[in-house]
Amino acid sequence: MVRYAKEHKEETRKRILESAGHRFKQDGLDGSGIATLMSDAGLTNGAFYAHFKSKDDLVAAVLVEQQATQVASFDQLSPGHAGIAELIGMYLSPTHRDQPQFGCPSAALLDEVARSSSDTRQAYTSGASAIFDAIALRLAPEDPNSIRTQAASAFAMMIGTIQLSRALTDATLADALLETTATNVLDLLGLDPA
Amino acid sequence: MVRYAKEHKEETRKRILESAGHRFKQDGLDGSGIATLMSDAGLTNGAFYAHFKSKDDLVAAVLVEQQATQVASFDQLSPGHAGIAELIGMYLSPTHRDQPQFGCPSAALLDEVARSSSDTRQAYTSGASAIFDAIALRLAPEDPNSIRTQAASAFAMMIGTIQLSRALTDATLADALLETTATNVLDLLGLDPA
DNA sequence: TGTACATCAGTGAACGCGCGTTCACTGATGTAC
DNA sequence: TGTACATCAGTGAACGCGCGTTCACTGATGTAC
Repeated sequence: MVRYAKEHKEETRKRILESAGHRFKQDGLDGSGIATLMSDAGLTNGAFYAHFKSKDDLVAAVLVEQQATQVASFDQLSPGHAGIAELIGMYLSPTHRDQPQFGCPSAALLDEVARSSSDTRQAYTSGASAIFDAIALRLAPEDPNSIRTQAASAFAMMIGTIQLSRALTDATLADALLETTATNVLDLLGLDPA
Repeated sequence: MVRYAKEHKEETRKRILESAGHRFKQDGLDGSGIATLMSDAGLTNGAFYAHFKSKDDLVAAVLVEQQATQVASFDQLSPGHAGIAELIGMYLSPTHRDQPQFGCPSAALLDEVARSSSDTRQAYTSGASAIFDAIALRLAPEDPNSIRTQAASAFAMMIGTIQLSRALTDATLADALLETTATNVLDLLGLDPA
């Protein structure tokens, strides 16, 4: 009855989500067309609608996938507070700034997300919540809710800093900005700049 | 010899810059077409190229104009540190968040600016520098350069916070985020949350 | 083992539309005499 | 004062192109017997 392995289509969908994530973060949501997105995944434009209802549907799915990947990557960090300091250092690094296609979807796309459909913003919000929770859990394992908004604020600060550092053509200022915000965020969260 | 008052064309250009500022901040750079931008200014598409070399040229000019307006608006604030506290309160207000078309161009467009041409990013950078300088001059009138990067960092934090607050569909969290970052930025700059 | 068949992921051409840009033209303007 | 004229800001149709989306079709797959 099953003509194809049941994983086949799901794997293709995952492949589209992955490559679309890179493309969106590099060229923007409006800047990435369906034909290009499908070509990135080794497919042609027509196959798109077998996997997604619309481009907006893809955007929402990509954001969820990207944010889930971010949350999962927290497991690679050192345990406890030290891991958060590592996260801040990596997030606010020149490497992250200079490679948006491999980086944080919020840093690359947040103002476009803010102009997106309600469905897309809702998908983004649940992914963002998971990120805030993951940060809060490390900062205050005994009472994460108390510090959730602080986690969101620290995340917002880092997003704005990467965006500004990417936009500035003054490399010296752009680099200094990353370091200054790193110090500031560590300070705000009560972490030693170890 | 002069058939039209010499101010006429310049006034039209200013009008285009103003309305394009609103439109860009509302619909994004990619999301705003030439025909719409000109119609907003009460003109037709063909007249565009009498005023600007290209859409990218308009974008750069709009960013410069918008940032100059921001710097000029600092004169409305109370003198000294108190004015900076006012600025932070207004910037991180629900009103600003909910009216992007009248608000900060960086909050509305920064990730699109980061993907724009080198010319546009250069124009953006000089406008941003003027903003950092204006903030630094109020924070440390005797030695503004010492605190310029701190000013840039605080500005980046506020940009990221507005963007995140605009994207989140959880209104309670979005509001709490604004207040938390306001407290944090006041704290970092050594200002009393008066 | 070999053939006919149902399935369905993916193809590729086509749809109407809006994009950024170009350009021949219009018509109001103020000047010249 | 009246008419011919040069100027030029703005018009609006057209250009090729890429957009998001639709759809009739292809062809590889694994099943049935």
